[in-house]
Amino acid sequence: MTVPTSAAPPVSAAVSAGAPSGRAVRLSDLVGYHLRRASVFDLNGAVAALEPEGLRPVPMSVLQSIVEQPGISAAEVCRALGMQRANIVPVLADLDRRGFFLREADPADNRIQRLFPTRRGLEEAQRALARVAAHEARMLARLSPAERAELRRLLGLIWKTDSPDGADTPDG
Amino acid sequence: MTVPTSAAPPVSAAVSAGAPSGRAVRLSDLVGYHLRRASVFDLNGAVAALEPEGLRPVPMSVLQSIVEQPGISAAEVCRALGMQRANIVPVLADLDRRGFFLREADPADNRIQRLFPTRRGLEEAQRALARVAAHEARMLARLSPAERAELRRLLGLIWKTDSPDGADTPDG
DNA sequence: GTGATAATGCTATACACCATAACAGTCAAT
DNA sequence: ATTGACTGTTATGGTGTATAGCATTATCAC
Repeated sequence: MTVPTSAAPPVSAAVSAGAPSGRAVRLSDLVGYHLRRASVFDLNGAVAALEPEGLRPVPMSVLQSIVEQPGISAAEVCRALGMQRANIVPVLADLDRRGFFLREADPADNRIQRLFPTRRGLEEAQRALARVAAHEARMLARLSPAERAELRRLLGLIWKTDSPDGADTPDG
Repeated sequence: MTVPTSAAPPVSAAVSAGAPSGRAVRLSDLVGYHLRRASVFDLNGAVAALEPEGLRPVPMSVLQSIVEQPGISAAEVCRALGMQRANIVPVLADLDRRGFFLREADPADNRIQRLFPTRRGLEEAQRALARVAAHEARMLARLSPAERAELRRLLGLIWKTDSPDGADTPDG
C-alpha cells in the first residue's frame, strides 16, 4: 500500500478535496471517474436484481418503454434509449418469444410495427421495475430523498440535450 | 412519435417529476437510468478527448494511478480502479512499450513489480488529464461549481464502500 | 523445516455489449 | 419517376470485462 524506498514525494499533497482553481490534478477530481464507478456499481446491482426475472437492464428498459408508451415503434424505442436499431432486434425477439408484447402493423405506414404490451408484459415490467427500485433503495440508502432528486436532476442536466433525440455524444 | 389509433391512456399521467411516494413507476424515475445515460455520454466524450493522445479511458486511468502513486503495483492499481488483474496486462504492456513507466522489482517481495512513471509518462498523463478536464468543463457547463462538487460527493456516496477496496458489487 | 494457504503476474478464453455496413421494402418529395 | 429518407433486419467486428488456470513466491501454522 505505501510507497517503498526510492519513492517520489506524494503528488496528492497538492490538493485536498475538490478540484482546485483550474484543472483537475487527480483522477478523483474528475466527475466522469465517479460517474463511471457509480454506474458500474449500480449496473451490477441491477443485473443481480433482475436476474430472478430473467431480464437484463437493456431488455428491461425496452419492455418498460413499450409499457409506458403503448404503440411505440422499435426505432422510437431505440432513439428514446440511445441504442442502435440493429441491437434491438434480438432484444425484441426474446421479449416477443416470452409473450410480453404484440406487434401490430401501422395502418398508415407499412414500414412501422407498433408495439403493444400484453397482460404478461405489463405484469413482468411491474415486477422488474419493483426489483430495480428495491435495489436502488439499498444503493441510495445513505442519500436523503432530496439528495436523490438532486442527483437525478444533475445527471439529467448532463446527458439530456436540448434536441428531443438524446444523442449520446457530447460536443455535437 | 405520438401513439396512434387504439392507444391506451398515457401511463405517465400518474406522476409528474420525481419518484412519488413509494416505488418508481417510470424508467426515468430510476436514478440508475440517468446514471447510465450520463456515464455513456461522458465516456463517449472522454474517448474522443483522449483520442489525440492515443489513449483510452482505462489506460489513461492506469497511467494516472501510476503517476499519482509511484511505486504502486499492478494488483494495487486493479483494486484501486476496480478492474481484473488479468485485464491490466495488455494495458500495462502498451504503456510500457510507449515508455510511460518502468517496472522495478520490489526488494522485499519478489512477486511484486513496483511501477514508476517516466518523464514521458508524467507529461503524457498531464496532457491526457488536461484533455479530459476540458471535456468535462464542456459537459458540465450548465452546472455551477457547487453543483459539480455536490455531484461528485453524491456519486462518491454511491460507489465508495466502507471497505478500503472498492467492491463493484452492492448488497455485499 | 514442512505443508497449507494466499498473493502476484500472466495466459487463454468466452461472453456481453455496442458500432458499422449493408440490404429490401416502404414512404415522401421534387 | 427518380431521388432521398426511414424501417426492420442480417451479418460482422471491435471492445471491455469476467473466469479459469498456471508457475512463482511469500506467509503462517505446526
